[in-house]
Formats: sequence, structure tokens, C-alpha cells
Amino acid sequence: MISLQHIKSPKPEDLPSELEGLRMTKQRREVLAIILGERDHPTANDVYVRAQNRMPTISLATVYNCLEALVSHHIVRQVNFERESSRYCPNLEDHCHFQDEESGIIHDVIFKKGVKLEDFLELPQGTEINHLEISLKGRIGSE
Amino acid sequence: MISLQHIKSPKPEDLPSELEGLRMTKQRREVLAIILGERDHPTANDVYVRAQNRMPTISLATVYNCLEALVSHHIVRQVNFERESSRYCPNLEDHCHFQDEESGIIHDVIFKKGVKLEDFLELPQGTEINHLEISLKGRIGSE
DNA sequence: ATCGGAATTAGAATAATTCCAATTTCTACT
DNA sequence: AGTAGAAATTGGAATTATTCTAATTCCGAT
Repeated sequence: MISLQHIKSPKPEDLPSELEGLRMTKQRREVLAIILGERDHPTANDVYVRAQNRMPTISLATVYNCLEALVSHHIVRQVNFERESSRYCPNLEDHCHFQDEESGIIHDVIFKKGVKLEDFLELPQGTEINHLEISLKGRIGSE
Repeated sequence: MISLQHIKSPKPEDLPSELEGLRMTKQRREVLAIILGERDHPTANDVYVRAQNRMPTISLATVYNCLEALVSHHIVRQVNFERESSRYCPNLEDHCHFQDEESGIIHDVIFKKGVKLEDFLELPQGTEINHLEISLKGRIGSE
């Protein structure tokens, strides 16, 4: 994938017919376009509701299927906060998430340049990390 | 709470009648003793099953109630991995969790001494973090 | 002892997600 | 272009973890 990262709001029909080895069906393109469009970390249900505008017959099961396909092909990321419903994020850069408890809005938070996991965690040596999720909650200072 | 941290397997009846302002009922003591005993990050259902040995009439709802009481009084911590069921951890030190994908076992991982969040995250200034959860998954090197 | 609030209980309800079986749509091959 | 087989979609049912509810029980303070 060259730079979907920086394509803000592609029309679904402008998305390629295959991405990362995943065949892009009409529904998958619609779902991906929604996630690339409003980057507000929507839930599956949010995506479903938005998708219905252009595609009134899409089903929620399909939205879940599409999301799982996109996630497992590393085209979008799944984001979890405690036991809330999963959210989806098109930013594939290494980053984590901060949820403002006031507004509920989720912000991407990037790592300081050059920081590696081993720099701040006492990892048992030989550990191979396949997945990392950092979730923060709090408030944004109001001064 | 002085040092429940280091009390390995207290008998429920040895736990105090109040902790952190929370009245410790028979059931809450049982649940807490289980979590302090086997520190294997049990789920609510695990706790329920274990509790039934000594207390056959305890209900799952009560286990959930007790866990929520203990968590909200900062006596135990709730641990989440993606959308798996929550697990519970008596270690209140600042730490995060690593799940070995092979065995499913969860290990506590501590931070390098003196490391602060701002050292590795580009936090928008003025952010006040109330909650932080870091979950890692991977494998433990086998050499 | 007893009153009142808090805790416990069993079971129903909910929410998010997954499963299922029946269609529909693609893709590849003739 | 026509068609078989595979893959994707669909609606609805099922599942799972958790929360809610209403009735009972418990416990500490009067």
C-alpha cells in the first residue's frame, strides 16, 4: 500500500480492486473509504450507519466481515478501550490512543522519535512482540 | 493498604473487615483471597469457579459485583486484552501485561526505572492521564 | 431485638460480536 | 459470452461477557 495514509477522503470507487492481497469488493471499498474519510475512530456500528447512506442494503454482518478482513490484512487497525466496542483507525504508523473523557474523542498519540519498547519496559529477554496496544484516558488541560 | 501486594495466599478470614474504605464482606474477602492467591490473572468466571469450592452458594453476579467493588476501590486491577474477557490482577505497582500467545499465560511487565510517560509519548501538552493500559502479545524466545 | 441500608442472589436482559445457511457475485476457464 | 466453483454478502439466530432487576438476606448501629 503506497500511501492510503495520506489520502484523506477517497471515493470508494477510486480505491483499487486489490490491497495487500485482499480483494476489494464493493462493500470493502465502502467500509475502507468511510474509515479513511472521517478519521474519528468509528465503531463497527458507526461504520454500518454511515455505509447505509450510499449502500442501503449493506448488512451489519458484512460490515463486521469487511472490518475483520481489513484488519487482518493490515489495512486498518482495530482499537480497543477497556471493554468498549472496538473502533477502527486507518493510521498504520506506530502510535497509540488517548481518549478525552470529557468529549469521548480519541486522539492518536505518536511515540517520541527513536523510542523502542525495550527503552521503557523491562521485557524478559528473548521476547518477541507481535502486538502492542497502548490506551490512555484522561482530560485535556483547559488553561 | 499496607502490603497486600506481598501477602501471597491469605486465607479469606485473615483479610481485614475494611480496605480502602470498602467494607469487606465474606464474598469480597473470598474473591480477593483468590486473586491474591493464584496470581494468574483469572477472569470473572475463573474466580467464580474457584470461589465455589469454599462457598458453593456464591453467584456469578456477586463475583462481578465484588470485582467491580475491588477495582473501583483500587484494591485490584482490571486487565484487558483486546476483546477477551477481563482479567484481574492484584499487583498495584505501575506495570503492564504481556500475553504469551503460545500458552496464553499473562506476565506482568514493569517499566524501566524512572521512565515517565512523557519520555516516550508525544502527549499534547496539558494532558492529564487518569488511566493507562499497555497490553503486549507475542512469544517468549525459545533459545 | 430491630430497623434501614447495603450486599447477595437467580434469573432476565443487554450489547457486541460471531455464526449459519441461503443467496448472490466474482473469477477463471472453456 | 456461458458456466462451474469459490468467495462474499445477507438476515437472522446464536453466543459471550457483562449488567440489570427485584426479591431476599445480612449486618451494623441504634
